[in-house]
Amino acid sequence: MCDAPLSEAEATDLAAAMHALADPVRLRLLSHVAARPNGEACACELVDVVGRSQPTVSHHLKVLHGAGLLERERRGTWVWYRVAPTRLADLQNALAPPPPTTRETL
Amino acid sequence: MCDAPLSEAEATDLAAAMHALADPVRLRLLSHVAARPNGEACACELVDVVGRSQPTVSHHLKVLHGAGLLERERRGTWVWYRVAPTRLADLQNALAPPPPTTRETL
DNA sequence: ACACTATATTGATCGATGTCAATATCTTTC
DNA sequence: GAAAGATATTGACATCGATCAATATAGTGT
Repeated sequence: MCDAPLSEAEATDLAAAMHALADPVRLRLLSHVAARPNGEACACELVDVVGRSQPTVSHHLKVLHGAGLLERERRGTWVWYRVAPTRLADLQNALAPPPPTTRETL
Repeated sequence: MCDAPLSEAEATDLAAAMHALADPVRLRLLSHVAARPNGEACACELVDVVGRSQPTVSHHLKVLHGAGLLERERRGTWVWYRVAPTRLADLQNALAPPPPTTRETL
C-alpha cells in the first residue's frame, strides 16, 4: 500500500479503478487481450471466449475502456481492443508496500 | 496482466480479491493501517478516521480480513489490525504485464 | 438505397452490497 | 457477578450492477 493514508478523493479514484477489475468476466477479457500475440483482440472473438451475450460483453468492454484499461480502435466493421500500456502499471504501484524507510526511521 | 488467459476459476478468485479493494472506505482503512509507524492500528481509531459508523467499519474490516489483506489480533478489549505481508504483493503480481518473451517470440 | 454483419444502447430483472440503528458478545475492572 | 467500554452481528433499506432480450446504430458491400 502507499506510504501515507489515502485521502477520500484518492481512495475514490483507486476504488473505481479496482472496481473495473473486480469482475471475473472483465478479468478474463483483459487477460485474453493481453495474451494475444500482437496484444490486441477483436470484440467478436471475445464474445465467444467468455461465454456471455454480446450486449454483456460490450458492456464490460465499455467499463474496461472507461477505466482506462483498454484502448479501443475501430477498423471497418470490427472494433479492436488493446491493453492500455501504463494503466495497469499505475495500479500496481498503488498497491506497492510503503518504502522500508517509513518503518525503519520511526 | 498475466501471460496466459485466466481460467474461470482463476478469474473468480482474483475478482474476489479485487472486490475487497474496490471500495473507498476499505482502501482508506488499509492505507491507514499500512501508514502507521509500527504497521498496525486499533479498530477504535479507524472508526474515527473514515467517518463511518462503528458497525460499518467493523463490516469493512471483516471483509478485508476475509480477503486475507488484514491480520487480526485481539489484545484485551481492543482489536489490532496489521497488513498481511504477502497478500498485496500477490495481487501486484497478478496485475504484472506478460513477460516480454511472450510477444517477441511469436 | 438495401441487405447484412458487428457493435452499442435501452429497459427490465434479480441479486449483491454499503450503510446505519438496534442489539448482542466479548473483556476488563470493580 | 454487575457495570462499562470495545467490537461484532442482525435486520432493514436503498442503491448499484451483471445479465439478457430487444432494439438501435454503424460500417461494408451490392
